[in-house]
Amino acid sequence: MVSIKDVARLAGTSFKTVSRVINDDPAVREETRARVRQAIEELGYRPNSAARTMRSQRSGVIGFISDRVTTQPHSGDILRGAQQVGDAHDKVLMVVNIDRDAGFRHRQRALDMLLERRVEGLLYACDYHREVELPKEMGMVPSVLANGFASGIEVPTFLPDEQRAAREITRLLLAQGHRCIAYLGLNPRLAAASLRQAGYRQALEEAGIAVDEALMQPAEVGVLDGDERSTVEATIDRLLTSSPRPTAILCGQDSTAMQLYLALASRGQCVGRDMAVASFDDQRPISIFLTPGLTTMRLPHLEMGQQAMRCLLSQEREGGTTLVPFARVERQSHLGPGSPRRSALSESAVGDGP
Amino acid sequence: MVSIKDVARLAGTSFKTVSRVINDDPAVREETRARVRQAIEELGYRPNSAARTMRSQRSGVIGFISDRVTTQPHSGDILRGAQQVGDAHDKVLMVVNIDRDAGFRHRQRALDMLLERRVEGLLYACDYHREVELPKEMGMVPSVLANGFASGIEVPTFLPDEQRAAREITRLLLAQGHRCIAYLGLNPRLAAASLRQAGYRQALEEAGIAVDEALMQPAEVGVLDGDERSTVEATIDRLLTSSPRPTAILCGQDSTAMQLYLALASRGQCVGRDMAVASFDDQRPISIFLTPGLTTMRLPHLEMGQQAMRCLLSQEREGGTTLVPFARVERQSHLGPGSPRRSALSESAVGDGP
DNA sequence: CTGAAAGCGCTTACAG
DNA sequence: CTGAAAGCGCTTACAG
Repeated sequence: MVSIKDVARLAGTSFKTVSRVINDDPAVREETRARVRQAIEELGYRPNSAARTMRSQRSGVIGFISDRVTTQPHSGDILRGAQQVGDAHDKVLMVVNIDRDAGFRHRQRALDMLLERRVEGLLYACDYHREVELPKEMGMVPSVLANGFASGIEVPTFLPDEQRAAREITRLLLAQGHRCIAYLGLNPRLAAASLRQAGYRQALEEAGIAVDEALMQPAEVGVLDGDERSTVEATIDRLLTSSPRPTAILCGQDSTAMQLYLALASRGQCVGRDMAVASFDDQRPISIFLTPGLTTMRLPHLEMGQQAMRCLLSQEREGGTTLVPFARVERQSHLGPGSPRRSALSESAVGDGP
Repeated sequence: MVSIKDVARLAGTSFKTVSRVINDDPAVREETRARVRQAIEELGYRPNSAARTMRSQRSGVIGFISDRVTTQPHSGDILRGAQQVGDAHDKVLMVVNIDRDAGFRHRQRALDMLLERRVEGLLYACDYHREVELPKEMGMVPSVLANGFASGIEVPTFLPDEQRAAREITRLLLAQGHRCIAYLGLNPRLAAASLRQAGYRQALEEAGIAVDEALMQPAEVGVLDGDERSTVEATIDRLLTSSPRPTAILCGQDSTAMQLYLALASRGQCVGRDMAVASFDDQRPISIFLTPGLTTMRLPHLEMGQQAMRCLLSQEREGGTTLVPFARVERQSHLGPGSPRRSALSESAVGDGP
């Protein structure tokens, strides 16, 4: 491999001057600089980052601890967001998987490796909103947590603002003129379940509408466990025959909405005409390929990744939990019986938030 | 930071002996080893990988170049697979994004960084099966390509075996007794489109069934372009009224199957009873949450990642293209009118392949 | 089985 | 504006 000394020899300077050029030190004559640049080009020289790291004591590496973020669709966007911000700060990500089923040995080795690489920070990312047990190593270097919450170590935490999202989407349905809105909830084991339900309740109460417990149907099964089936089929008939009959149904997640479309279709009902439907997550391709397109609250994976990384790289990493807003994605499904063809709230997305 | 010398001092040996212990050199007396181990423990010493890299000239880092693999659902499994194999070989992945919309400067900087880190190899992974233009840097270190094919540089390439998958799933439908099987194709711009269609044709021909062009419906639009809609609604009626009427429909991908379920339901037809359906990709949660569960060929993302990485780390990296088999995932949708309740081909998955 | 010397490729701190 | 010296924390190659 060609080193700084080879470049110096060719450029006819000391190797220290080459170092200055590499590091954009202004204290080099323009002519010298040009000669060095040319020599670098000619030799195809590339600085050795291991040497720089050793001498400068800064690795430029951030450890990204992935708890299944590449498995769960879309949560990989946390990585994307972190990467975007890292790039802008000349930091690179070293990614390791710490899956719950990966075994303790594996987990420990991955962390050891990160620390031996002298990472300047650690970002722990979860596949979905849930409680996690953070590795003790996160107490040893600057650390942040995205899409999960921890009880042991205290680190800045970035979570999707479930309740606000639920309130917003419910208000959208209310603004369409719906007064009787059912809610097909999530598996109660999920952290998002109670928060989304709370937002739904809140919006109804603010609108002066009494919450009808009969319209809050039992949570589905099977979100976490592979092949189990959910219960839309079992509850849809109860909903359609209840009185007053709901004109809109809010689903806890897009896959539930998909099942609902199907259940309605097989009963001769058409979403967006006979029944308004809205949901959470914006899981593509479901939300796009459903007809009509599904109106849903997009999970802010990208934004959580960006904000967590920004926090990690900033000097004053203040602790506490930051709730990151969802983006509202309006397609056609929220239009329903007797509602105007256009939304009263006309902005189509919330944006990136604070 | 505590160094090898601090450990040596505490253990009462030379720092060279500490180095031996770290590297599991057998030529150390057991008692000495124990003393050193204890000192390491006490001081919380961790070897500095930058120093090791510099002296040994081996970084232990593999560069993972991601072309949107975290965006497209499930293709992130390529990363997972690569990571599993890397872990087993004590290699760590440095992940960079080279998205097509990320700009040349960005792309170049990411590659520079990887080379400055002295990566021992490069793995380029695509979000979906397509042609890519490989960065020239991939000619400078050992490199492999997963889920895409390149024309410029020649590197070992790992691709999903689309045609074989199509042949297999079509044969499954034939084994169910179906003689009239329609095919709802992919967007012809996709590399998988013609390969899957060829496999479908091949299986029919092998079964002595003439391919009815009318049953190969126009490819859908919208696979690549966000909000465009596909054409299932436009073609389904033609299919249902054609004579002979198909008893099974093979879909180019799971999202098409989802639309088909919906179109059939709204026409009073029930998948798995009135019509058999099968598909490709195994995109969760679609394939799981559809009722009945979707029988589909799972894309071998994980396996491509594993095999590409294995190839990269092996000594004799023979070139050429390796076709990685899909896994057959049998659920209930392929059962159809008049078919036996159990598959004639009874193995439920193909396995990991060669 | 153990150790003293040299050096990997840079940056730091100091001189000129 | 430029350079000579020292040293980051290890491993390599050689001795004993």
